[in-house]
Amino acid sequence: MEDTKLATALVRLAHLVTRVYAEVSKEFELTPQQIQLLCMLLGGSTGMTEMSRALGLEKSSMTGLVDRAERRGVVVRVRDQRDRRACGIELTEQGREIAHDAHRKVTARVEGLIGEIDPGDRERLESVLVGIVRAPHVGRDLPQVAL
Amino acid sequence: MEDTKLATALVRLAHLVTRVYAEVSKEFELTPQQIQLLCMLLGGSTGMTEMSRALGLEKSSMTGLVDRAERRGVVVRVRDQRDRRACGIELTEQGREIAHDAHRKVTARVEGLIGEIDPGDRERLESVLVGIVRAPHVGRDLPQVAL
DNA sequence: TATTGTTATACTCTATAACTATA
DNA sequence: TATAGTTATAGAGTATAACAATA
Repeated sequence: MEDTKLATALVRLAHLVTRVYAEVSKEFELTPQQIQLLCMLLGGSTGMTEMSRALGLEKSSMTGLVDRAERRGVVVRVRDQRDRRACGIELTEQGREIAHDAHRKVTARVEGLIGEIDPGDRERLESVLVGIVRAPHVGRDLPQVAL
Repeated sequence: MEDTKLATALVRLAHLVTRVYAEVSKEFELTPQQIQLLCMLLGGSTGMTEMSRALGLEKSSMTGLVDRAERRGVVVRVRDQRDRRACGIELTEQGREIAHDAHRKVTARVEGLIGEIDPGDRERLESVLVGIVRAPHVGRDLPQVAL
């Protein structure tokens, strides 16, 4: 019988973080997916195909997501002049602001969840978690700044 | 400027866990929400109102969720004889099996993500996470066994 | 032919508002 | 009146399959 307490705690944590993420998104009157999109674009503009790969979605799902984000004025499609099939998705000024604010709010609230811990423990945990998230078999498709 | 690296790592880890959850759900040809519903019911049957509170959904959303789960044969509505407005939601035999299997798979894969880490680190991580998840201001509405 | 992106369609999830039936 | 749950409706997210335009 192997130990699963840590795994269970992580799953619950994931549910919590998801709620935090959802709450913050709602404050901006956007969906969690749209906020994730914006945060990812903080890492630089990309095309539809690359974004769908990074987010683990079908291209057709990206089309709808970007459609709605564009309608809300937080991103724009910019036609690529060299490859006229492609387009780059870029943050509008408002989109960039929201992305930064949302990023700050989410991390601040998650920090609030963590609360007071020993500075030494904090450093250890940090390096352990970063190790997990960065493991090659794990982070392959994870966007840099998708929060 | 406060430190947010730990929070960021936790958020990314949460995204990873969410993906694991989604992958496992797909293997059972159910949605993550349906799997969560089943796992929660492992803690005992309840009515629609209590479930919607526990999952943070509107009652009307629960109706649809339970409708679809019932159609798939993993839960059943059982009319309450004492209060004929109410009904209890119960796992079918198949539903219970899936709930157990999914729970096992998710925790196993999350364990896999964690991989080999120093036993001391593991304990520290565990105690920090359990502290977060159990904090009174946090876990209020979290179901016992919602995984 | 291969790739980029869109359209058409269908299903799931979710919320709000109005409703039914029972307490 | 208050509570348990449903129905009606609308919008968002997602996938699959078929398609258009460009490379």
